[in-house]
Amino acid sequence: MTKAENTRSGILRRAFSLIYQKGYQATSIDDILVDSPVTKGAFFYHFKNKEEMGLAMIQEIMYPGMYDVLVTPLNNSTNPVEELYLMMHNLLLKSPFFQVKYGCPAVNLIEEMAPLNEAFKQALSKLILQWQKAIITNVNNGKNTGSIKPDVNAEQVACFITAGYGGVRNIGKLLGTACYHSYLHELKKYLNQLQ
Amino acid sequence: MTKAENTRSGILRRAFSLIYQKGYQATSIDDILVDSPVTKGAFFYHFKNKEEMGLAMIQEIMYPGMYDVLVTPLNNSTNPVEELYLMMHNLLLKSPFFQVKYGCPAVNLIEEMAPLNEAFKQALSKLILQWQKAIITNVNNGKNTGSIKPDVNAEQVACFITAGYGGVRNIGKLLGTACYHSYLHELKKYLNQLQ
DNA sequence: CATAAAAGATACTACTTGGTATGTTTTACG
DNA sequence: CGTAAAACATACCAAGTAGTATCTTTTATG
Repeated sequence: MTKAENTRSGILRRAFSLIYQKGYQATSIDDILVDSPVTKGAFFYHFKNKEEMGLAMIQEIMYPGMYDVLVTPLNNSTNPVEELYLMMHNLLLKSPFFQVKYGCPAVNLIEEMAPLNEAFKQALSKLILQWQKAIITNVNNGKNTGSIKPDVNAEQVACFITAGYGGVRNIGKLLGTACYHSYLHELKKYLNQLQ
Repeated sequence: MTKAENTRSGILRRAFSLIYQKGYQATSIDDILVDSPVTKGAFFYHFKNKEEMGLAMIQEIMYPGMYDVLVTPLNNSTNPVEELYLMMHNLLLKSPFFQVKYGCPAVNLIEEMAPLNEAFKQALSKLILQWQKAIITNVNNGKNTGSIKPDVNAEQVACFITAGYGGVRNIGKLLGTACYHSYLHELKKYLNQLQ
């Protein structure tokens, strides 16, 4: 990685961390640059404006991160229902970067920016559609191998699961990890009923 | 209602509408007052600062609204499972004020403010705990009358349902009403499994 | 009506924000 | 090495922000 690439990705990583904790609009460019070797000149050399930086952050930080944690594990699974539960379990309880009080970076950004900015909305849509697609494939695998009932609608299941995730990240901000465990418990019941 | 009470609640109602669409931090006091007969002097006569106005908005606008739509209908119900589904159905599809692209005011505010402001977090916790309490009572009614299985954990169910709601409001911002219907379909399956 | 307090209006300030203008340094490459 | 472009640094600005100081009007009450 060249020095220039390094400053660019440094900006994005730091922006990601701050935006995760404070929100996109509440995180100023100065916030991103303070206590950092990078200056405003470098920032605006690499990004036309704050919006382009935000979109780059989604594509270069959030999208790959999501793909590794959510899509890859689902693709090569033997037991679909078990794998879906594990995905959620690991996502909620085993992601070292995530903090309960700050929720999920993607959910936060959707909540804040989807209604305000069409470009953000498009970029974030791709993100969760990719996740839903992986779940759909997984469910259809289960239907093909007979471990999931044939009348199950994979698209609806994917929507239900991704929605539940976003919601529990939201409530977790208020009630802490306890509701993660409640959610997982009921999710298991829901998933079993698909079998 | 006296004239003063009217200006006060006028500020709160207008703040609620704008904050619903733009977020709390992105809504300036000037935004709230522009195209309105109320001036800044009146605003700061009625509220010590923006934070107190926001807290008053939660208590005087959001809390009563939530109570009417979510708690009251659940309290006097004959068929708990059916009532829970109807609550969600009406909430998602029959609330005239809500718009898919803007989600739910309470969910939005939790997402944005819970990690940033302890007073907001407390006020919003009361809000959703009240809702969860109503669901718990409802489920326990069902357990007592035999329409819900005795091994069902009411607290967990409440958590699961409220989480699902918040999440589908989030995803709805990206994917529109289609996912509301998907969610409702799967929610019904989940609820039936409690019987 | 008188008057004190409540309610509201106006003008201002200190500070933050995204962005720019203009400079200097570093790097790639013939 | 020389030089042009890439990469970065510094100083600044116009717009917007929450909040204040100070004044005027309205309202309730004896």
